[in-house]
Amino acid sequence: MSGGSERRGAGEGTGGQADRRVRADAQRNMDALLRTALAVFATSGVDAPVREIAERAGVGVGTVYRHFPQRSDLIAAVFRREIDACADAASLLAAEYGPFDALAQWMLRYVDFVSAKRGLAAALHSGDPAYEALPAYFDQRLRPALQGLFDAASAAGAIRTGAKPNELLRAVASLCTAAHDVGPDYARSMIGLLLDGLRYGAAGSA
Amino acid sequence: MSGGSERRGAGEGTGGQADRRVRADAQRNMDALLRTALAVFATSGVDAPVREIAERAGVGVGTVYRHFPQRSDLIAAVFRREIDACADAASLLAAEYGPFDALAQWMLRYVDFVSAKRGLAAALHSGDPAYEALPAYFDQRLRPALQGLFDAASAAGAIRTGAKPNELLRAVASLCTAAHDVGPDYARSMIGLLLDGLRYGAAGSA
DNA sequence: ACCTGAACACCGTTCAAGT
DNA sequence: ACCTGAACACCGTTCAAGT
Repeated sequence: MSGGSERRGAGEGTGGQADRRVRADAQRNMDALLRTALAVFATSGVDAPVREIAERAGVGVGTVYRHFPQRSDLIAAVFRREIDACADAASLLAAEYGPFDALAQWMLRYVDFVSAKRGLAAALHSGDPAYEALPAYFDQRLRPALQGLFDAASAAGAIRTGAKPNELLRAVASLCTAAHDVGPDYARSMIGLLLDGLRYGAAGSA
Repeated sequence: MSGGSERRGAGEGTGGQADRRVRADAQRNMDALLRTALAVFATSGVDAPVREIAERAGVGVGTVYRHFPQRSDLIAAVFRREIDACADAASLLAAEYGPFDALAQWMLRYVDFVSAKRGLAAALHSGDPAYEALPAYFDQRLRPALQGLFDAASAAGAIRTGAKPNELLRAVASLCTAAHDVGPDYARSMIGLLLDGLRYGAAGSA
């Protein structure tokens, strides 16, 4: 449910609470680094110099390379974090809103995610091995998230059943990339149509 | 019909045959540069160092930057050249083959073009102004080329009419990008299906 | 006119030295 | 254990000097 894959070595004999593997400052650096990188990538693009990110995060470049041996590893880590945040938003929204609204809100959240990550998406096709596992991770985290919202909404009778989450994710993603050429808000209005189409009472046959 | 837009200054009073604007060695350098760049991009990708291209072409880096103020200008020029070559192939094939076969051959030629230029296609979305005019040029040259083959084929009764060239170009392009993930030859076999669908006698309704 | 290549600025990455 | 930042290698781009 929470963020995800913190590395814990397997096979620990020394049980107990003094099990913290990373020093507090290291953890703090790591967090600052990822947060700063996200912000810098958003403003300057993914080609922003590592030095600039390190400086703004208040760490030395060496620290960046300690955590992320390659530039692309940092980019991939930021991307994973955003996937996590988007997936986690599903349960938060499900707790706050009714079944249909939670679904609708999450779709908008997903649109923001995809739109903001266009630069990264381009990097995905670069062949860099650092990005290899990302598509699978994307699926692994986002599909169940949407599936949960779907199940809740159709159990409540708010939408008709049978919609495939991964198809919808892909469709929205391609709408968003097309939207960049057309104009803003285009994607959002298309999502509105999609949601109306899912809703019970709409004339849906094909 | 031929390659394209060699720059000729407007307004020449000094008529005559001694009108050559570029020195012979400059022209030779230019050609070598574009040919070499094409080859280097194909093997090492579009991120290949300018120095390497200059060296292999037998010119100084300064010469590269004289012709192409930015790295991206060189890439764009290579791309334009390939568009020209692909467009020009249409009339060549039309002269050599019958109407339907010329169309079929050209589609394969176009598949090669799109497949080989995947790296460049990714660069197109980078926002670099050097690439701004390329999509329009793509359309301007390739659409008439395919339209000519279409017209000839449907005049000969070989295909049914009404197919939109630009739609077909886009469809094939997206097939090719998808093909990269699936495997080679996938695009070619899909093109085969498309052509069969165009052919008269096939059961086509939807 | 056009070409060359040393020189400059900048960026990814490493590693000896610190705490 | 983890951090720092000078140092190295490399790449885009410029420009004084050549022909």
